[in-house]
Amino acid sequence: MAGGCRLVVVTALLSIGEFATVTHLSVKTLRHYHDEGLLVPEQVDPHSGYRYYSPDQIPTAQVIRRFRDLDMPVREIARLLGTDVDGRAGMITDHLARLERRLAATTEAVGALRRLLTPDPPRLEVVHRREPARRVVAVSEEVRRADVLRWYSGAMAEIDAVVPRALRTGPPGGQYDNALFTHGAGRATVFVPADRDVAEGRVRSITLPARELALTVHRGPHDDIDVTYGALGAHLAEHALRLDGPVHENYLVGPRDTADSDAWRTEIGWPVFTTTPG
Amino acid sequence: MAGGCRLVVVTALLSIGEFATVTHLSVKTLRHYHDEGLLVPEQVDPHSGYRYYSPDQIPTAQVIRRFRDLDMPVREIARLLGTDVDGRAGMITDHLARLERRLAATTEAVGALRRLLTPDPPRLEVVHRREPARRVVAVSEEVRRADVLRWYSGAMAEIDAVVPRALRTGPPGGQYDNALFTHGAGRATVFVPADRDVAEGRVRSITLPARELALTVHRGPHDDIDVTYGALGAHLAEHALRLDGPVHENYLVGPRDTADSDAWRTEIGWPVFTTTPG
DNA sequence: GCGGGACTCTCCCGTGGCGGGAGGGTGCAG
DNA sequence: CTGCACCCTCCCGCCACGGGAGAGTCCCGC
Repeated sequence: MAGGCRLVVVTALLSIGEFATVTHLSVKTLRHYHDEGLLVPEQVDPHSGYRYYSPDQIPTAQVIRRFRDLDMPVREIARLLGTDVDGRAGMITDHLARLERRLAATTEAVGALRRLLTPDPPRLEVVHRREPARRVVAVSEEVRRADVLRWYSGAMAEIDAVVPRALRTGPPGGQYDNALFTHGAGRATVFVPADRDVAEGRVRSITLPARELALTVHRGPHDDIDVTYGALGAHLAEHALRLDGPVHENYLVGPRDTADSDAWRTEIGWPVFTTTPG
Repeated sequence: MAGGCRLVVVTALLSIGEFATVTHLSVKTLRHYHDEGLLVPEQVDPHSGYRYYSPDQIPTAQVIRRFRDLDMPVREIARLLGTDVDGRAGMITDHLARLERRLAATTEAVGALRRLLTPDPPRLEVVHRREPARRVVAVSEEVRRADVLRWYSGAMAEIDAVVPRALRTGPPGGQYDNALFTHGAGRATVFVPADRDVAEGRVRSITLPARELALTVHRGPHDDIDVTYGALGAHLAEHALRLDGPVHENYLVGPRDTADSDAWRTEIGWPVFTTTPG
């Protein structure tokens, strides 16, 4: 506290290197944040282009660093800092929710990997069945693969609100365009079978056409469903059957029926070209 | 099970689209994995370039999908699949450990953010002190910023093994090149003060030169240390002091002394140009 | 045998958040 | 004034794909 400094300059500015040193953000990073408008230096020398930061910007830089540590995208942080305090809380909550979802996904992936690497489950049985045309209450939209799970929840909730359980003539189901898998986006349809004419919000009554299906039943959580898909696909390939149209799923036993994911049963039906007359 | 299929072809191959459909990997992804050598189609038509996959490759694709779900890099998966079973377990363990570290880092970041957004801690006190030259036992290397923490553990463990506690003349410390922060890589030195001549492995006795330091003490976990750095930096900027050389840290109370991270004390000293004679 | 539509191919560019490096200007101390 | 550390602006690379253009291929039905 004893004096001894040259001069007390009220608005001493820091060069980019000094600012990098005190904030622990690299020079490259600071220039990037300037380009992105996330952290604009208080002064920029119009002649040399040198950036000069105010000590007052240090706390902002620290907040930015914290959010980047949490993998929040730079543009989102910029929006965050440009929002009033009320909005911020919501954005932070949203981001933490995303992190939680990512964590859950990782945990699931670990479990799925462990199950995959443990001894093989029994071979699946495949049956062929002609599915007749059905009247269903459905939501159908173009979706992206990464969004399917959340989209499903929303759509099914909407259907639930419209069609009471008593009126249903079977378990819920879904149809998924092949393009969803081959191109990462395509049409998805979820439905419950019901003899009812409905048109509310996204919910519509439609008639699913009759199809020839190769069917099997997946047992257990949906994280492993691709294994059954693969086994079914291998079966079809070995029998030289060709796929024809979107895959069908019927949720015979699902999360709404029991919390025990090992008890879940999902019927997977793949339309195949009819190769035998009648 | 009743017949009716056209023909049973023993080695029916799948086009890339069919393979994408049954494995839930996109066509783009499959082509990428082919380019990277991760999943090479069983046959490639030399004329048309069409890729054809065997049903036997479906399980491999599923394993790959699982590892990608866990964010394992493509090249690492390729190495994994090219390694014998013994090596695999180790690689998987390593990767899971990485995931765990990432999770821990996220948890810490959430805590650090929360602390940063809660009411301000009391202003820090900065004192100036002339640090005399010191004889220390040290490890000094060029490191990258992201590796500093792990490098520190290893280096300090090596020092611990060489210098018994009884011989030490003070708490452990470290020096970190400014380039570590400005450029993400630079020289780091960790040491314990001790009057001893040592040269074992990476451990060497060296003499730290005398320096004029602006000092403050950081209280609490190291995740928040950048806040104190920022405050110290702001202090220096406001007093128009210029930085001179690598920053010093002295671990007065650290994780080896108590598990209560709130009790930790880290002295941070920044060399400044001597501005007063004597 | 000939459409035509669905499928597939190979580029090439874009993403996000920087790091590396080239080539050249600036600021400051001795 | 000279040297050197610092700073500038490009531009490219990373990683795991997605998007899209432009061209070739497959196969079914007629």
